[in-house]
Amino acid sequence: MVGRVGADGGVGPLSALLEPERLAGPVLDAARGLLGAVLEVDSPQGTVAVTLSEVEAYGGPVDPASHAFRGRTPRNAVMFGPAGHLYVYFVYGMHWCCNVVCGPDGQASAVLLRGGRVVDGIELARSRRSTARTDVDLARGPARLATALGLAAPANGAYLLDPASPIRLGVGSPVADSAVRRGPRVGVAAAGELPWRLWVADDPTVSAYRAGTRRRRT
DNA sequence: CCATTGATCGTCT
DNA sequence: GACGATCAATGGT
Repeated sequence: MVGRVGADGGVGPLSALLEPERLAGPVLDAARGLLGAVLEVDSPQGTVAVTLSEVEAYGGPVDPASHAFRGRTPRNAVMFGPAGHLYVYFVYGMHWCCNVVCGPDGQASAVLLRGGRVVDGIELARSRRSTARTDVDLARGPARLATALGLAAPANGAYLLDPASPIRLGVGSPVADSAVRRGPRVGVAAAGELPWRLWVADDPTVSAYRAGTRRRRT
């Protein structure tokens, strides 16, 4: 059941958007609740925090684009665990991407964190993202967001819902339903028609859309 | 602004 | 052995 996302008045109290039981529910509802949330990461060099402006839902056995679609492997094991943990994976031989694990324990789903605005530790974020031309580019795109926050393999599996955790989620600035937009996921070929990408309208930290590439013919 | 392309390697078939 | 939930550089309009 997926209905309530983006429907006017349908999301319930804003304070409940990031409750653990919400993350454990339908993945699109969890994704909706993550918009406007703050992800804050401590490191020896300092703390960087990002307000999330763009996310994508990936849901278990019904979603052919999900890393968990073909069952559990060493890489996607965290997705099969309880909600509220970080799933970090390596792509294209050089980039890291971060997800928040959602859904009930044993039913793998996750929300990819695709974009956000750096709201704390901006100097540290700039030093990690030296090629960024402007501050809105610091965490605009999933691999950029991971880099700005200093997240890579060691962060895989981290628990996010404890305020004392070095990697933690906070409620941040909840986004009104009227500002939520939906569309197809970026760069996804399988199930490309599913509008499981959610973003904040008119936010410059939302990444550019790119259609999924179909397999080229031989 | 837009389109194209090389980089680079873990993961799964 | 092929491909990917990407990025940055390049070159054109």
